[in-house]
Amino acid sequence: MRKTTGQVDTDIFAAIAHPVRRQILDTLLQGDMTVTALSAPFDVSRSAISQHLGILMDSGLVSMEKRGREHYYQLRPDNLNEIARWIGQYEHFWQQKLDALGDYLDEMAAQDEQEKS
Amino acid sequence: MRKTTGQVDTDIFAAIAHPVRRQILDTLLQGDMTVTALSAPFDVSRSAISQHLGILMDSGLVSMEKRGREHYYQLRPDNLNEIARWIGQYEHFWQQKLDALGDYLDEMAAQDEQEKS
DNA sequence: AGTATACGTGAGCTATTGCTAACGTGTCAA
DNA sequence: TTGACACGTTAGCAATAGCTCACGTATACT
Repeated sequence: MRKTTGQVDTDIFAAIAHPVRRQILDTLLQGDMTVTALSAPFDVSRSAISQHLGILMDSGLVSMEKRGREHYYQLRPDNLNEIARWIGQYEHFWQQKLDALGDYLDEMAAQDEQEKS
Repeated sequence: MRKTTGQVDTDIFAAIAHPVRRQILDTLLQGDMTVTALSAPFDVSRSAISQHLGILMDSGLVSMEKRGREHYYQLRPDNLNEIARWIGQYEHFWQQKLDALGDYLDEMAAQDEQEKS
């Protein structure tokens, strides 16, 4: 069942796990696009792309707007913040490691200095 | 087959797609840990955790060091930069949207000002 | 009206994923 | 040495993912 509320009901990490879905998102960076236009670069059927778009809709990463008989898909990247925040933890961790390395190197330099005297 | 070189041979996006694997990484933020210690909070078998750790190894997100009969797994988060860079595109896109909105609002304000005179 | 286009959806199939259970190997302890 | 422990690996199974094909529906064109 597809969502009727504004709520996201599929895991956003799983949504970006598939390379085709990531490439769809990358393409949408250039602007809104229809399904057939999006399907063109891929060697899978338009139906498959449509299903991928359904998953991206469920995860809230894209939205759709009907314009005549064409469905224009639009990037809605604010939900990627969840991933950015998750990764942020690790950048913090990485920074701590660098700081520790820096302290270590400083300490070694201080020891070298002391040995010289 | 598992890697023998330092090369990453599995998709890092797929590696972090599974909630259990993300929780393993989150746990490793607190420091190196053995397999049984990592398995404790989960309701799946130690074997399953071991297989998840294998995938995380393949993606280069963790490394392992044998200490006696215990295998200590260690966080190796530098590969997450690939994802951070990918997301960075969208933050840029989002910023552009905000700038455009700002310009639009400025324009509307200018029109208001003109109408008053 | 009839036809073509743009699209979603469902059935059905295959490949992959995630898991448990059972085993084998190396390490510590008595 | 014998047993317990920590772990990896494999087979085998169920569940899911991803795909194509066929269909139905809504819009546009003539």
